[in-house]
Amino acid sequence: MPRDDLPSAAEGGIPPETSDADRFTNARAIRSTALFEDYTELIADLSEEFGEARITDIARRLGVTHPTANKAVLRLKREGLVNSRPYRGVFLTEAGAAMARAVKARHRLVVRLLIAVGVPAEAAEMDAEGIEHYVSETTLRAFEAYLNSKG
Amino acid sequence: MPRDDLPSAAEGGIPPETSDADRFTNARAIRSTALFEDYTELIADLSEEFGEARITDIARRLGVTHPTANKAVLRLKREGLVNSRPYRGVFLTEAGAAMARAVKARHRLVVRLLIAVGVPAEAAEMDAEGIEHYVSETTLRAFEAYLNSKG
DNA sequence: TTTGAAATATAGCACGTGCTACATTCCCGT
DNA sequence: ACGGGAATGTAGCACGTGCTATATTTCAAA
Repeated sequence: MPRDDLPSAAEGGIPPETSDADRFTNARAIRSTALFEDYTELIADLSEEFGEARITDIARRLGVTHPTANKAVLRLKREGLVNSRPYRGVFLTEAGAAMARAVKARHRLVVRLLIAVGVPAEAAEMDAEGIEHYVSETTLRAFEAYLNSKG
Repeated sequence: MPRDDLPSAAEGGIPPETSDADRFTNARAIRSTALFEDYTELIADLSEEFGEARITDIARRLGVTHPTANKAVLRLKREGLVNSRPYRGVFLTEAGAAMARAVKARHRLVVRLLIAVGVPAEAAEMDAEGIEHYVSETTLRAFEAYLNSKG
């Protein structure tokens, strides 16, 4: 039983479980950007509706308290996704607007795909809110192709 | 899903954007259980392969350090999903095993669905790792029906 | 039986993401 | 012009989830 330098499990396990770790690491990375995506999309919506995004409105739509929304906006600001001045509204930067556009397009596509395979509209909307963040470019293009092929 | 009426935010409207908040609140709740699901599924796999799940193996497969895995296991224990004694392996309780079975079944179904709509197998595996946690029972049944209808 | 390397546990740091409580600022109605 | 309620900001707590560094325990080879 030749022992390679792969220190696998209790006994002489073998496997290249590197890929497993990669998948989980990928999922964790996405989890940390999901919040940014939700905020930029929402700020874009509010800006379109009211001309600006107020902290209170952001908080209410997300179902969190204002301090939570405020802290998140500070982080968005640090990341260069929004501009804001104290006691004023929040506005997307170019980078933020670009993210919002991509997120919105992806969201719509995911909902359409779910409905196309028979998911009820309400469940599709609900589930898409979480699913969308994890849909890669490759998968997105596959969704597009599938939807196009259905006339 | 058509929006009801316009939330007059800056004004004193009492708009029903409750549904938005509900979706986000739902997504946040799921996010907090996703880690438990990943761990129980992995512990089930390792138990099957080696007869027990060791902290080191859990950590390596998830791509985290041992202390991180150890802390997580303590939380799983507190939630009644696993049993463990210091310096010994980790074992699923009945509740944990049930969760693992459900998670595994759901994972397979999501991957099959993605592949069925044309997503390359590799991307399907990668994306499913994140997507699966957000797929509701309703959507799951729709996936099943869709796959069955394809012969 | 002893011992040293690997496995496991623990301490402590950083930061995210939620909260409540309280301070400050804005702005509308009087 | 100004007073008060709503909006916004800030402080501080809790806990999750990652890390590094350091103890402790286990187990198998010497």
